[in-house]
Amino acid sequence: MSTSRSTVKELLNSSKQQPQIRVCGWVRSVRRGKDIAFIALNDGSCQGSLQIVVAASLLEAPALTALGTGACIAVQGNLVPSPAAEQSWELQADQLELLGGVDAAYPLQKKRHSFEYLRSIAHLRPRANTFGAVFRMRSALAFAVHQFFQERGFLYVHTPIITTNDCEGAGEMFRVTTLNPATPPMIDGRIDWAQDFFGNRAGLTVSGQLQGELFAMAFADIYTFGPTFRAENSNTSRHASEFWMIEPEMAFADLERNCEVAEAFFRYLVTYALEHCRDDLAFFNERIAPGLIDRLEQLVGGQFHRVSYSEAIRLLEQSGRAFEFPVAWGQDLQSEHERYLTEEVFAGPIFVTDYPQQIKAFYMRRNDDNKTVAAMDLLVPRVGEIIGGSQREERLEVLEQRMIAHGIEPASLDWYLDIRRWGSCPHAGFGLGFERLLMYLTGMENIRDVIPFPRTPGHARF
RNA sequence: UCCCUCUUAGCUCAGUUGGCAGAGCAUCUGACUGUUAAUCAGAUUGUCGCUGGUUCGACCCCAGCAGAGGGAGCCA
Repeated sequence: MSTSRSTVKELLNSSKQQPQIRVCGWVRSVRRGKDIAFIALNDGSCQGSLQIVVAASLLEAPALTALGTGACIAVQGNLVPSPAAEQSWELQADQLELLGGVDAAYPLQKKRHSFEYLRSIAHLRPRANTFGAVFRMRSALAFAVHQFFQERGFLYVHTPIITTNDCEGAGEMFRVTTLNPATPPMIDGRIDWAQDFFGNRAGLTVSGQLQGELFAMAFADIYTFGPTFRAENSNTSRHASEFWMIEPEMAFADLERNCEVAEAFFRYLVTYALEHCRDDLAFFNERIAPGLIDRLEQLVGGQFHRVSYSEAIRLLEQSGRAFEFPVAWGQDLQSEHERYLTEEVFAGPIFVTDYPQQIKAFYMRRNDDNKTVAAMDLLVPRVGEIIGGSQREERLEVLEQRMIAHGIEPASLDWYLDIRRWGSCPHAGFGLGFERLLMYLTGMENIRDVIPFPRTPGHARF
């Protein structure tokens, strides 16, 4: 048998007959007739499967008894036009080799499984149609993220995974230590972190933003794209303990510029998906989220609305709606409020800007009203908050005041303050949750189903 | 962490106002000259989540525990 391999995608898109083609993949279904059998073969290269046509007698070999749904095979034969309506090409096989057989215990069947069940077999679920589509789109969109920023001259910076900042204000950190948990060194009745590996309390990053700002003060436009860790005990369909985040940071940019870039970025990613992931989107549109493609096309052609936090509060107060949580200026917007705004009032993506300073992080730039900060959240229907960002406080004295007001010791972030001390400038940035983007693009409703091997409280198997 | 719901065959799910445990799919056997998650006929498949309680009798009612899902908070 030949050693070169054609992919199913190449063959399904072939423009001509091809003799003696070799193709390898996993069996989706076997349909046996008296004289002839059909095998649907998928190799992950695309949504579709290649129809293998094989003489029934060829399958009767003893070595092929374990050929069923899930088996891995290599096939050689001629690619010819298919006489049937469902596909234009099929492979007339003359050699078939079983690389890895299956037995009756194979958990994936040629039928629909629940996502909950598939999560319990996360090592096998990439072979399911839905997850093939999810992870092909995840790969494509990761590439699109880099392409957007590289086309615009942004520098890709790898910010650290391990950090000793204990005050980023973005959530609980996972502790990183080499101390023996049974007998840690003690000082004054508390653990002596000075004796730990890094000479300080260390943890996994909850955001690359602070280091991103440092690089923006040298390269002007930068972005990060990497894993992020939150040790929050969050049990929702849109939170994970380990997720991927994209965080651009731009010198010489204000909140307005920040929103412009965020909007262009989001539009670019949706457009990229529509142009490059057509087959997988068609699958989601048909099987997972009817109307998905229409919604994505409307978003690309439609408007991103802007509304200040204060205006949002007014809209909510005037809505006449009985919300579970009361609406009051100074209180953070609840999920039900955000959903009402993005799904009903504007029926599309909206930026909510200029939040009260007491409900936002210390590094967000204080507005001239001395009450609000130059923050922005991008809310989208069905997913909610997908981007959060702000113009950063570039004034040293104001930043120190805000840190103290937030209970953060300025000396603990002296390096962060230094860039305000020397050569400071206005700058802004935001964070996009990559998985939330994928949820929006695919219509998948649980973040655990757009991450290859999800980590959530109590779950780090696989 | 809080609130609600769920847990029955390998998978998806019915079910009994407390009285012999059910279907479809999968699997196996057979039929079928080109199928499309093929179709048709037959067969196999159970710790009814776990522990205890009530009862002549519990899959069903009660309590505790475990796991899962949805919602909330935190946020991306």
